[in-house]
Amino acid sequence: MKYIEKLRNSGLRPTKQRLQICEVLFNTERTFHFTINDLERKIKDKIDNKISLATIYNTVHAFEKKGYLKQIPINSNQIYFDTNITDHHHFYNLKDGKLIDLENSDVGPINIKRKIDGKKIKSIEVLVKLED
Amino acid sequence: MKYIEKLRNSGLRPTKQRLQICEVLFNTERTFHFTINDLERKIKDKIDNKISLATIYNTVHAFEKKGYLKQIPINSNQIYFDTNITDHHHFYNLKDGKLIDLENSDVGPINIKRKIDGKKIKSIEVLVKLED
DNA sequence: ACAGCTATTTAGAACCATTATAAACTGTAA
DNA sequence: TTACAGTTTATAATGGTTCTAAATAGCTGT
Repeated sequence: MKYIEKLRNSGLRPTKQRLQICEVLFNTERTFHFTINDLERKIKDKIDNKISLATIYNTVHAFEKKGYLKQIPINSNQIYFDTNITDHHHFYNLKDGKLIDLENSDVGPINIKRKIDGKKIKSIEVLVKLED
Repeated sequence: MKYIEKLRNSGLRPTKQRLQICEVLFNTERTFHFTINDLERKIKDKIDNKISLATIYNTVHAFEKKGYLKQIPINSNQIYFDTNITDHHHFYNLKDGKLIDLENSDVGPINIKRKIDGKKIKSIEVLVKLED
């Protein structure tokens, strides 16, 4: 299994549930955005056994902490995650709530002129809201 | 009262509760960020009567819809609002969860090169996460 | 292969911010 | 002042997320 080493190297035991969630999240042609609810449905569709909702939450948080997933900063009643962990931004379609990736090259370089003492920039995330 | 006309002009009846919330939100030297919980405490401190939590929610949403408040796009268990409705961005201190305004002039112009058919850009919001 | 230990999974309960409800109240226009 | 739509209110309901504690599974040393 291709994800066993990845998990072990992160200090996560490669359990059956985690490996199955890896398949759903990472064994795809394209990266994608999802909520826990979306992921729960995808898992139900793809695998025959059941994975508890608590495990899905635990795993997603573990993967996020290890840097295999990113949260998308957006106000919604649910948290949106992204399997695309490269540096990039998002369009947010206000009409239907859909997110679209904006590659870093689609956005000119962002120059933050102000500095905060003793702090360094961890990430810069741009949300571009779209309307009709 | 200075807020009566403002409310009437927006089609909102200038009720006692709304006027008092206006005082707390807008009769200040500086703009600020708040959650509903923060606002509830501020109101308790500043006025002697009680305003129902439901009214605080209703009013904040009404003001947001009218453009007197903005939500700050950030993942948190609570929604953050901003009384600064000018075009600007935010630093987000991961250590303590505090937000700091970044004036538009503190950020170089942002050039979104990609277009989405039939959509126009409503806003561009940048969140700069800070770590030690 | 087994024992023993810790990490993980699980169902269900708990939590808590937010929204819905429906009855009482209030601003406003005639 | 009346009538009506808009507001406020306490409280219940909702729903995403986290907690709990018991059962299970991966791992290490023997």
